[in-house]
Amino acid sequence: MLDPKLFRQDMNKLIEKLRQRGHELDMDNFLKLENRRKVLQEQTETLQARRNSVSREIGIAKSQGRDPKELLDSVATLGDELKSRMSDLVDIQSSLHDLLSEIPNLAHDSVPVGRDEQDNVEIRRWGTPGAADFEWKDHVELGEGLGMMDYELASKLAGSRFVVLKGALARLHRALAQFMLDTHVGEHGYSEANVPLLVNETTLYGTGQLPKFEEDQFKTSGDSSYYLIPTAEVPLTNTVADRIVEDSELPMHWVAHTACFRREAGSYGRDTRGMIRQHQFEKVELVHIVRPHESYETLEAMTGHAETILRKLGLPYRVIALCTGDMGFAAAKTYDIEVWLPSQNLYREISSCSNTEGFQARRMKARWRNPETGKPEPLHTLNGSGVAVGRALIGVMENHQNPDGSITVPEALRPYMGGMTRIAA
RNA sequence: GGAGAGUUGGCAGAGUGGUCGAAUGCGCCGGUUUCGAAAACCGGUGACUGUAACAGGUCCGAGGGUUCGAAUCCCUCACUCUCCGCCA
Repeated sequence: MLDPKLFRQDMNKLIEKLRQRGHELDMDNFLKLENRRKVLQEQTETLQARRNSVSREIGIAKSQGRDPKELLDSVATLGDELKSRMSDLVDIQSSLHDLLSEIPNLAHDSVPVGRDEQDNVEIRRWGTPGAADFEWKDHVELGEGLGMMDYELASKLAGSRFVVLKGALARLHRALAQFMLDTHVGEHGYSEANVPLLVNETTLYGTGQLPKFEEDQFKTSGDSSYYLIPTAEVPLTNTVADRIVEDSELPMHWVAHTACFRREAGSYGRDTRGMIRQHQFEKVELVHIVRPHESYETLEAMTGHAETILRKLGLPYRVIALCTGDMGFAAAKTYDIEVWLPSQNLYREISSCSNTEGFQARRMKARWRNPETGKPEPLHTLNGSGVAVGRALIGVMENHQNPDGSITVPEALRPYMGGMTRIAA
C-alpha cells in the first residue's frame, strides 16, 4: 500500500513513477471515487454526530425524570437515513481499497528506469566461470547419471515440476540448507525461526501476494481455507503485523528454512527441464524489520550475506540491480544474485533481495514508535533469499562436476556430509 | 471430537444499556525533593481519521442484529485457557 499522502500531492509525478513500473493508474476513476467518498463520509459523520448528541440528551432527560418523547421524535427518521448513507459509503470505500491494493510500490530514486530484464544493470561479479572447452553436463544429466535424481518417479507421485532426490544428493540438499542456516545465525547475527507453511488470507495480503497474485498461490479446500506459503517472507514479515513495535526491539533479523509452494501458473513451457522451476522447493529466507532510516544500509548488508553463501560454496555469481519494470510488486529496490550455470553458459537467479520500505508495513499495520517524535510510524521491511536451496544444489552440481560425472563436495559442506568429499555413482 | 471459562489501552485488570474511549494498578514521560540516585509526592500518558487550529467521526477479538443510545443484550465466526477423548 502506498502512502495515501502521495495521492494528495503531485498526481502527475505519481502517475509517471507508476508508469515506469508498468502500472497505469486510472486517475479519473480514482478521483471520481475519492470525491464521492469525501461527500458521503462528511454526510455520514454529520448524521452520526447528531445521533450521538441527541442520544446523550435522551439519557440525561431520563435520568432527570423528564419525558424524552420530543427528543425521540426528532431522531425518528435519522436511523434509516444514516443506514443508507453508511452502506453507500462502505461500497465506495471498498472500491477505493480494491483500487489501492493493486497499485505496486514506487521505485527508489537509485533504481534504473527500464522496461524489462534487458534494462537491468550489472553491479559486480565474483568468481571465474569454468573453462569454456569443457563438456559441461547439466544437473539433470548429472543427477540421473548418479541415479540420485528421479523426475519420472516424482511425476508418478505428484505430477510435473517435482523431483525426488535420493542418497548423497538428498543429503547434499539438506547439507546446503543446514550450512546456510548455520552461517546466517552464527556469522551474520540472524535469529532462526520455524514458521507455519500454511497461512491465512490476511497474512498473504500483508506482504502483497493478495489480492493481485491469487493465481500464483496454492490454496487448501475445506471450511477454513489456508494458503501454502510461496516464500517464508510471508510468515516472517507478518510477525510484526498489527503491532506497534518499541524502538528497543529493533532491528529484527530473521532467518528461516522452509519449503515454498508456487503454482507457476504464468510459466507454462518455461524451464520445464530439471529443478530450476518447481511447484515445491526449499529456500533459506532472510527478513529484516528495521527503522526507516536504516533500511537501505540493511539492503546492502543482506545482499552481502547472501553473497557470502555463494563464495563459501565457490560458485561464481553476479549481482544485478533490477530496473523499474522488472521489480516485484512490493519492492522499492531489488538486487538479484545470479549464479553461473556452465551447462547453459549463463547466469541464473538464485537470490532476490528487496527493500519494500513501508509498503508491506502499511498493509500489515506494522509500526514502530519513533523515540524522537513519540509517534507510531510504518516500519521498513526487507526480504531476501539466502539462498534458494534447490538452485544452490544445481549450482554446486554443475560447477563442481568432474569429467566422470561425479561431483566434488565443496569444503564448506563436508562437515554436513559426514566428511564426504566426492559424490559418485 | 465432547464439556466448560475467557478475549477490554504497552501490560495487569474493573466496568447496573445512557455525559464510558473506558476506573484502578504497573510501566512510560515531565516536574518537586536530592550532591546524585532510590523512595515519596504532583502532573501527563491509546490508535486511526479529520481540521489551519478547534470541532466532529471510528475503534473494548471479528462480523451481523436489537435500540433514540451497546464494552454491556441477541446471533454467527475466530482465537486462548481448563478438563475428558484421540494422536506424532
